[in-house]
Amino acid sequence: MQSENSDIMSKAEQTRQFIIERTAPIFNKKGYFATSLSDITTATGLTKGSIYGNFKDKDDLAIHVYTYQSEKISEAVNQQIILQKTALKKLFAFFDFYKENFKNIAASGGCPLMNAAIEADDSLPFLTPKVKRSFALWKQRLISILEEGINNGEFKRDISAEHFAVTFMAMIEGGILLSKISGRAKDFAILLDNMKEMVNREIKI
Amino acid sequence: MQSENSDIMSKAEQTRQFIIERTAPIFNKKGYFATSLSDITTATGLTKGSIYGNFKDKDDLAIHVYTYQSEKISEAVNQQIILQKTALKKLFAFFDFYKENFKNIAASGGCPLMNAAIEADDSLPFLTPKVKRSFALWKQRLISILEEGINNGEFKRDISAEHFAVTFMAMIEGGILLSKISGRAKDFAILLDNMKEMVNREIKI
DNA sequence: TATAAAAAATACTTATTGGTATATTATTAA
DNA sequence: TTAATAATATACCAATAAGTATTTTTTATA
Repeated sequence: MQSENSDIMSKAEQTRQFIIERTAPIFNKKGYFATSLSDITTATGLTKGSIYGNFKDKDDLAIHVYTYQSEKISEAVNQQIILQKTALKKLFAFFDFYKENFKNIAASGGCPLMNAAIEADDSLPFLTPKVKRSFALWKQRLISILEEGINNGEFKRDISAEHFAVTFMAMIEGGILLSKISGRAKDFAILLDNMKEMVNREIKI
Repeated sequence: MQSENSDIMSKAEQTRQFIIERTAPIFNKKGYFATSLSDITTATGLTKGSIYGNFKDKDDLAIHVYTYQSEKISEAVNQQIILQKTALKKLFAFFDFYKENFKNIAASGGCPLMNAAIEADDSLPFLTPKVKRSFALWKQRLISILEEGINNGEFKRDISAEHFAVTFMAMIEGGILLSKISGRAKDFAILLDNMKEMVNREIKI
């Protein structure tokens, strides 16, 4: 993230970053399609000329906004996981990240990966590969943790790292979806509890 | 569903139903916002005058399309469940419905409930209550089956019907999401297998 | 600090949007 | 079969969309 190193950023880079950060929540809440250029100028206080001076077109901005959002989450999760020594603790740090950040995520329009996946899939082809990659990276990260746990004897040998990874991802995304639409944080908590139980069942005692 | 009883439908009712059925896949694929009136006239072969003669405005059509889609799924699932005698078989019929219809759902733009939930939540307030209700009804239906199973001794007494219902729903929706973006039907199959395992674990032998 | 270069603002264009008033055609019931 | 009615088509509107050419302002550097 370059936003904190404003010293070494040129004015242009600062403005680019500023536009991305200001429009990210709008894109995430309204969707890429429903977000208009005038939404963008209003949110930034800049004019169309300035926006188009910094980004080729709306699609170009949308790609940068998506990248910014997905990297932001990914880095925040990693930061929590990296602190932990065992695979089990890493997995729980992953769950806890969502537990602590759920309200925030819901308030800023939900999971950007899910939102983009839904919208990109059929009508934003330029975004689809990016979104696909985000999910693939997420899955790989989970698989690595699970395999680490299997190899060093924390988890039972017969579990499938891939199956667990896919299942956890689905439970997280599905949980966010349900919880957002019901307005009950408890729904997401139910999913987190369930995931923890699943992990506990696979631990070697 | 009235579309089969074209005899007892007036011309107007037939046209209304025709418009709804033709535009449903477009709304589901592109989203309500990205679907334009010209998409609608192209898909139906009708003119704007005819569309607006049958629906107050685009929102009104969107509501009817959503209702049509959610009822269609709901009725199709119910039809499978109702054939089964035991709670366990009902639950498996529910899973099997998604197993058999997954390709179809993915091809026609994904789960309409999920799509509408994402888009409605922040920018289509007129749809939100409808979507909320769909999920609430779905949850209640699952809870009823689970409670039936608990009460007649099929399932262990200590399980929470609500927790299972919410978890299954999240797994279904999350599974559809992941599977659609990865392009791998297997991802959804992983979720279904996992759900069946969860149920099997709660059976009284 | 003056000047070249870069960034931002202004003013504009064209296309498309949702929607409507009116004319035309098709349907229905007497 | 015809007259009243309902459904559809035509032709239009104002608003807004994304995007651009040009001018003005700001930034960086020599």
